[in-house]
Amino acid sequence: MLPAASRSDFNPLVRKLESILSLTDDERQALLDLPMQMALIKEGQDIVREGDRPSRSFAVLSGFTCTYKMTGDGRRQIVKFCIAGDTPDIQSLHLTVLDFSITTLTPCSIGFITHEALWNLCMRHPRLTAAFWRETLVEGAIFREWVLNVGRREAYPRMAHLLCEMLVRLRVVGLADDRGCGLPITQVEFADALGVSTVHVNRVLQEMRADGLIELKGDRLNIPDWERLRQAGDFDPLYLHLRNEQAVA
Amino acid sequence: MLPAASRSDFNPLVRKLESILSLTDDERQALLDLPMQMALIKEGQDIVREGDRPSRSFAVLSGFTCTYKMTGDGRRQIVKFCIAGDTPDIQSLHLTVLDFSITTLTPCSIGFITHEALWNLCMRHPRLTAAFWRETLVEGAIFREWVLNVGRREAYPRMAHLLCEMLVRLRVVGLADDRGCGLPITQVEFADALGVSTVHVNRVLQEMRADGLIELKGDRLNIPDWERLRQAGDFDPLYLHLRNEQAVA
DNA sequence: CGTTTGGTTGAAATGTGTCAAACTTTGTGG
DNA sequence: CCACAAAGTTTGACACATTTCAACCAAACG
Repeated sequence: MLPAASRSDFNPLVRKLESILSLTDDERQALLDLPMQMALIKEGQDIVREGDRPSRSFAVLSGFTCTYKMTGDGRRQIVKFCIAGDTPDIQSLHLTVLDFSITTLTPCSIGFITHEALWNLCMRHPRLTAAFWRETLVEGAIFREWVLNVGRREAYPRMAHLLCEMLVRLRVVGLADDRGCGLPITQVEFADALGVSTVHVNRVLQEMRADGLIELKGDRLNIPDWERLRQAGDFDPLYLHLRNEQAVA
Repeated sequence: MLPAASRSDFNPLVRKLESILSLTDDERQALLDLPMQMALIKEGQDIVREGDRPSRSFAVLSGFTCTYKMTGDGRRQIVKFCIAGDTPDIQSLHLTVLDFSITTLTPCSIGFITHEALWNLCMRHPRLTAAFWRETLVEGAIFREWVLNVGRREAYPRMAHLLCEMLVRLRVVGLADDRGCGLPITQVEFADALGVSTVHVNRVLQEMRADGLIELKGDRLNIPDWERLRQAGDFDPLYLHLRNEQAVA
């Protein structure tokens, strides 16, 4: 038996890629052979910062991180929540300067991979190149949906939509059960992701609780009635570009 | 002399790619040899629609188009303005179902390219694959900035930011002069892009005119004082990932 | 157990939306 | 070239979602 770290079912990166295409043994092995420098990073630490010119990218192996940007006067906008299997700064392979920062929302286990190793991998395995490209395209699709969500939905459905998205994404990587999921996101962070004030997030969450749409306490989100939440959030998972098998909810 | 349509300096697609990497003669020729089906599309026509499964992508050769999404109750959010050289649905090469629609804002000249031809091109020219990938990554960076813009800036700076972005992007493809640029975007379309109401767009534009930040009449935008507009919009072109030579303003 | 972090509350201020009407410009056909 | 229609812009009054501020409370933590 291989050590747990390299067993493909325990490697979130491999798991993620397998969810979008069937890897050959060769490709799977190439992924597992990627030289990864592991790091445990505590909560509230920036992993990379806007303006950085990284020579390596990283995969989130466990924990929650988020990608964010700041306005000139210091307001924060979270543009993505990153979970196990995500490679949120893989774009630095092509774009030298980062236009965003990434920070940890919980203690995280991170695997750094040099751009050199990634280039080699992509050279030898065009299908993996395609898979990584595809990943970045899905990421782009999510950004588009966020523009829609923030631009055209009021706070209540906006929050509902975000919760739907998080549940589905967590389910895909096996981090949700039939009741709900762990969701270590504070109200301040929800506010920064939805483009509203913390106070308003609080009021909206209370309303949603009162309406029986969610049970949210501490790091745990339960969803008693998926269909009603889905409708409240006007949520259609099309934009996540899941493969059919990855049943929604 | 080659016919105008295949002269590289008149082919917006080639021009765009040359702006991000130096093409070899071989690569340039491969691009010019791409079988493109030309079409003239009048204003206000959808080129593709959410849910479509296209077997070809297209390049905008002239005119303005925009990518948009709709909420369930029929509100529109424009997520991108597409100009000459853009290939706004190239993602359909990897993601079978479209999660957005694209419509024309002006009469447009469009060049359709089959996915098959694009695949062949990418197979033979890995650097072009990389260039297209890079393009989609920059697109993603723009979406992120839009999330920030819509989420964390008020209507006035939000509009200023959008105008800055449009001017810079148009300049890169040679569609701006030192006074400003042509900008065939109506107030309704601004509203749908910024996530505000038409009425409010109107008021904000009047304010900006009164402040001497812009001259906007019909399809023409002049910017008397770039630096002030830049500041008003909290605009930093980093996220556009221009090459240094593409001087900003 | 005190301290910190995150959550909750109320009242007042405000940015933005809505509605409905009028106005202006642009394009088109007679 | 005018007349008309269509498209786009402007206006005012009012409604309302959301912000701000400031305080307080609860839970988590060392």
